[in-house]
Amino acid sequence: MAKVTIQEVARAAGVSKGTVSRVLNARDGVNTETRTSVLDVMTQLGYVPDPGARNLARRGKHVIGLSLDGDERRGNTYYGILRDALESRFSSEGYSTRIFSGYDPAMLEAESDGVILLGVHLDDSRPNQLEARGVPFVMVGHSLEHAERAPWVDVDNISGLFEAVRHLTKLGHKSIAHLTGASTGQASRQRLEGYRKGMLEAALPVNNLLVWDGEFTEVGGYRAVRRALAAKLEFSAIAAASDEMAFGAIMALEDEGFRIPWDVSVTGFDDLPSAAAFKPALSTVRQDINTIGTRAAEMLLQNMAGKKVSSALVPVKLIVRASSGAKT
Amino acid sequence: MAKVTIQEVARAAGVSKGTVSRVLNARDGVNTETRTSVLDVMTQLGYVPDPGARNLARRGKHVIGLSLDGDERRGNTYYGILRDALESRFSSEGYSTRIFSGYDPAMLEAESDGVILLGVHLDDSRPNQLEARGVPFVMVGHSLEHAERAPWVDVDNISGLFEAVRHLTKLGHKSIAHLTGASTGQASRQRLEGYRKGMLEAALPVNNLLVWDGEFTEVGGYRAVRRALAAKLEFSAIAAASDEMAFGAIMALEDEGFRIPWDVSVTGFDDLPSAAAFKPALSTVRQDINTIGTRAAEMLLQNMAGKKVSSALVPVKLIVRASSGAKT
DNA sequence: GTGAAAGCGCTAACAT
DNA sequence: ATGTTAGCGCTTTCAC
Repeated sequence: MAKVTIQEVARAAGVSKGTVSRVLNARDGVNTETRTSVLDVMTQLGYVPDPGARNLARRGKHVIGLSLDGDERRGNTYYGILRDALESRFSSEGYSTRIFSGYDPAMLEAESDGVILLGVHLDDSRPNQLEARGVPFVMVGHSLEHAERAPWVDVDNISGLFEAVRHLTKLGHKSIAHLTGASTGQASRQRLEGYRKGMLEAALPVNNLLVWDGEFTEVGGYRAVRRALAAKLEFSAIAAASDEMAFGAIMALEDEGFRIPWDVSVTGFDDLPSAAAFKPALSTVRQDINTIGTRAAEMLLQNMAGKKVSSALVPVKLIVRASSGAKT
Repeated sequence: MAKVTIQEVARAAGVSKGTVSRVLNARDGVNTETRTSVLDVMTQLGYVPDPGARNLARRGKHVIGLSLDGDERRGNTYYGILRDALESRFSSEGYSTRIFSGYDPAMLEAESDGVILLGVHLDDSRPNQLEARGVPFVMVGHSLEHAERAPWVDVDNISGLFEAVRHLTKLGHKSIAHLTGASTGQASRQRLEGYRKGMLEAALPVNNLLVWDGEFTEVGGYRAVRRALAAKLEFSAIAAASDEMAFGAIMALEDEGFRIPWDVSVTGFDDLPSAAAFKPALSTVRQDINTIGTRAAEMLLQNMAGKKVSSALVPVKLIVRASSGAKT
C-alpha cells in the first residue's frame, strides 16, 4: 500500500505531472486519448490524490461550513449519517468541514468557501443573507419560499407518505392515523400532504383527530398514541412521519396490549439502520441519506466551481416489513 | 485577515523559518529568550499553522481513527458533542479524524496513526488487540479490566450520582429511585454504585424494586416510570443516570398528573444543552463533554509522540435547577 | 496539447 | 542554538 504520487502516474503514463494534474481536475485542453490512458494508469496504480497537497497548491481556505440552525443535533441519527456522507465526500476533495451552530453569516463567509444549509425552515433568514453575500451554498430540504434562492436537495416527502398510505389502504385499512412532526418544518408539512393525498386517492375522509403531533421523537410518538388511546379514538393503522415516532408508537401500543401488525399496522419514514432490527421489523419509507449527502456535496462543489446546478428531488422507496399487515 | 505564514513570523522575529518551526513543534534546542520572543510575534500576528502544509511536510498518514463499537451513534447528543471536541482539537494539529464503525484492528492500524476508543465495555477485545499491535490509543470511559492497558479519560461517574443522591437526601427524600442504563456499560455500573453509596451515606436502604432500567433513552425512562406507577411503587424522588431518561421520566410523571418537583423530584446526568431549557429546568450532574474530548485528544497526541501519559478522571458538578425540591 | 519549472507553507536533515 | 536547503504532492503559469 505504498503511497503512489502524481509523479509516478506521470512516468507510468509517459506524460508529465502537469498533464496528469489536468486530467485529475477535469480541465480541458487534453487530448482524449492521453486523458483515457492517464485515467487507466491511475486506477491501475490505485492512485489517490493527497488532499493536503492539493489545498496547499490551490491556496484557499478550503473549508466548507455546515450551518445547523439551533438543535438539529437532537433526534439525530439522521443528521449523524448525513454529516458522515457530506464529510467523506468533501474530504476526498480536499475540503474539511466545519459545523457552524450559532448562525453568523459574516463568520460563515469569512471562514468557508461554501456552505451546506441544514434544516431550513419557513422564516429562515439564512438563504437571503447568504445570497446577498454571494456565498455559494446549497440547502438540504426545501420549501417553496426559498426554492429559487439556491439549489437544494430533498427527499420526495410527498410521494413517500403517499406510498405508505396507499400500502395501508390496499391492505384494507380505512381508519389510518398520521403521526406528524413539528409543524414549522417543511418535511412535516410535505409528509402530511402526502398522507392527505393517499387518503384522498382511496376516497377516505381525513379526520383531523387522527393527525397527531409526535414531535419527531420516540417519546413524542409514544405519548401521542397514549393520548389517542385514552381518548378512545378508533384506528387500525398509523403512518408515521419518521421511524423514531413509529418506534415510540409501537411501544405504546404493545404496552397497552395491542399486537403489531395484527391489531394495528404501523409504518415509518427514513429506514434508519434500527428499523430493520426493530421488533417487529418496521415497514417504512426508505430515504437514502447517503445519497442525499453525496448529492448535496457534489452540487456545492459544482456551484463553487461557478457551474449552474439544478435542484434535485431524491426518490424514496417503500420497504415492507413485519409491522404492517392486512386489516383483520 | 490575510494569511500569515511561518516566513513572515520568522522575519518579524528576526530569526529563520527553521527556528520558528522548532518552537512551533515544541522541539528543544531553542534558546528560551528566542522562544518567548517568537511566541510573542506569533500571537501578535495571529499566526495559525496550516494543517495541510504540515501534513505534507511530515509525510505521514495523519489520520486518527475513532473506533465506535456498534451503535454509539444512537442516543447520540453526547457522542455528537464529544466528536466535535475531538475533531477540532485534532484538526488544529493537522490530523483528520475518521470514524471506524465495523471494528477491524488491521484496518485501524493500517489507516490511522492513533485511535480513540469509544464505548469500551466489559468484554471488549479492542484494547488487547490494539495493544498487541502497538497502535497508540486512548479510551474514553474506563473499566477496571482495561484500565491498565492504555490511558483513559473518564468522568467521575460514582461521585456524580453520589452527589445527586446526597442532594436529594438533604432535601428530605427517603424513597429515591434510580433510573439506570444498559447493564453492560461501565458508566451505568459506576453510576449505580454512586447511587448505592449515596443511599448508604444517608443510612437509607437500597430497594431493588426502585432500580429501573431506562435503557439510556427518553422513551426508556418514560416506560420505566409508567411501569413503576402501574406497580404502585412508592417514591418521592428519582435520580436518573442520564438527562434523557430524566426527561422521559418527567414526561411520564406529568402525564399521570404529578407535578415536578412538588410531587416528585427528578435529577439527571450529563447536563445536555437541553437540560436547562427543559420545563421544568432539570437539576443534573454536569459533565463537561468538551473537556473530556479535548483531554483525550491531547493524551493521544502525547502518546503518539512517545511520551508517557496517565489517565484522567474528570470531575463533575451538581447543577441544581427546578426539577428537584424539598420533600413535602 | 503538453512539458518544464516555480512555488504553496511547512518540516527535517545538514551545516555552521 | 540557529540558519540553510531540500523536498512533501500538487496546481499553475509560461513556454514550446
